[in-house]
Amino acid sequence: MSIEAGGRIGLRQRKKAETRAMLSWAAIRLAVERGLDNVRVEDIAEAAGVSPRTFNNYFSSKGEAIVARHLDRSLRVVTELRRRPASEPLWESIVHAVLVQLDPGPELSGQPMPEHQQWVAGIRLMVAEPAVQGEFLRASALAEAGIATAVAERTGTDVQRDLYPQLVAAAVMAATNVATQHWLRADPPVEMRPLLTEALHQLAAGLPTP
Amino acid sequence: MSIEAGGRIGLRQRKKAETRAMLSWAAIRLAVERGLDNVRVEDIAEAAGVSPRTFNNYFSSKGEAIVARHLDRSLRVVTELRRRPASEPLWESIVHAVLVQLDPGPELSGQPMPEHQQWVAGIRLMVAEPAVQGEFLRASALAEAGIATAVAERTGTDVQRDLYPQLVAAAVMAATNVATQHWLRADPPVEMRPLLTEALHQLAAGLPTP
DNA sequence: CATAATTTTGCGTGAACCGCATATTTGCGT
DNA sequence: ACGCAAATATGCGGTTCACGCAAAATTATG
Repeated sequence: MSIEAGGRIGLRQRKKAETRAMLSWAAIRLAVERGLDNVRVEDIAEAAGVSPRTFNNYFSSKGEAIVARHLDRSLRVVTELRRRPASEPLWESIVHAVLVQLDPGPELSGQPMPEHQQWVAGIRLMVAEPAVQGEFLRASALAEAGIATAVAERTGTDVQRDLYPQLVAAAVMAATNVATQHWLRADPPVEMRPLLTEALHQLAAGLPTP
Repeated sequence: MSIEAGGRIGLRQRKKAETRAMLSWAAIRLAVERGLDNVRVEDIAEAAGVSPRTFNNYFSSKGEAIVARHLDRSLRVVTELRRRPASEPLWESIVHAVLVQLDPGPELSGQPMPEHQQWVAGIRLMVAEPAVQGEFLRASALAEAGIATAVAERTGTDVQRDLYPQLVAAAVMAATNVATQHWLRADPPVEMRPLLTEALHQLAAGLPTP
């Protein structure tokens, strides 16, 4: 076991992230297929090949499991924002960071269509089912806090004292959520990217009366 | 029973609203006093003088009960917004509607200090305890939807098709939440009103880099 | 290879949530 | 004022959760 395979650190960490993803994905898939109430924790655990007790070691509720994937994606915005050069105008960095998140993550490059459809159905579930909605919004709030910190570092403001960084973060999440809602509702379907850019620009422009 | 006391319609509706308020208030008070996990549904029901089963007729979870008061207050913003004259500039109406919500509601004009303190502690609880956070954010989302509809009616836009009304609504809630967070955190304490006005103005102005 | 650290698992407990049937209360017409 | 219909409150029972705890299994380290 001395010769390392791939990961710089721990096979442990990797396995943990894997089962976490497995569980979240299983939760989404099953909930989409048969409806949230017809899925027991036991089912999710079984589908992920793990004991029911272990499920609760990773997530403290079904909702948390379902939202986990969304949370991970939302948090990528923060790391992406930190990656942008400090010389770049702030709002430009934000737009970039948010749009990158639209690209399919490294987890989902294989089967394009069927999995993508289920992911969309999953999002729809998250905003529809009351039991999941709360967790969904909590995930957004967590990402928002991260964005606020990043913005504060970047602009030399103070998250504790100044309104500015949190307002920016809140505005970003607001734009994201509004765009998502419209995208889910649109019939015929529309592209997410222009919707999101439009929403961000409108907020940055200060919402002039149309 | 022919001589009516006060309410135009139904004593039934009144009693219902009363027990609802009783339950919510009891839930907040108990949770603040002994911590959320040390409060059973049974305790809340008893404190409100109803059966445990009845609690679940009103709320489907402890969190929902705790947040109910906050929800009612948030929804008042919508009705207040509708009350403003259509001739008034939109953003001005919004600022008014939001600020009115800061005045103590009709439910809380008696004991000023001790109850107010507990209300503050209640809000702090709502944003701190994970189990309540979700419900808290859901309440905000519900109010946000109401605001969006009102804004759409007012500006002749379409909630389904246009981004504008939802963006405005989301911005309003964003400002409210950010202001609330800072207000809760501020030491020494600060006035809520100027904080909120400032947040709303910054968002309306389009978040220029400071 | 042995030992320590971390993770998984099984079991038991208390509580939550809800469907259903029943009792109680309220509104309304006469 | 009285009785009937509708709405609401209650009691009971069943299912599922969520989690603490201790033992087994897995992984890292020297």
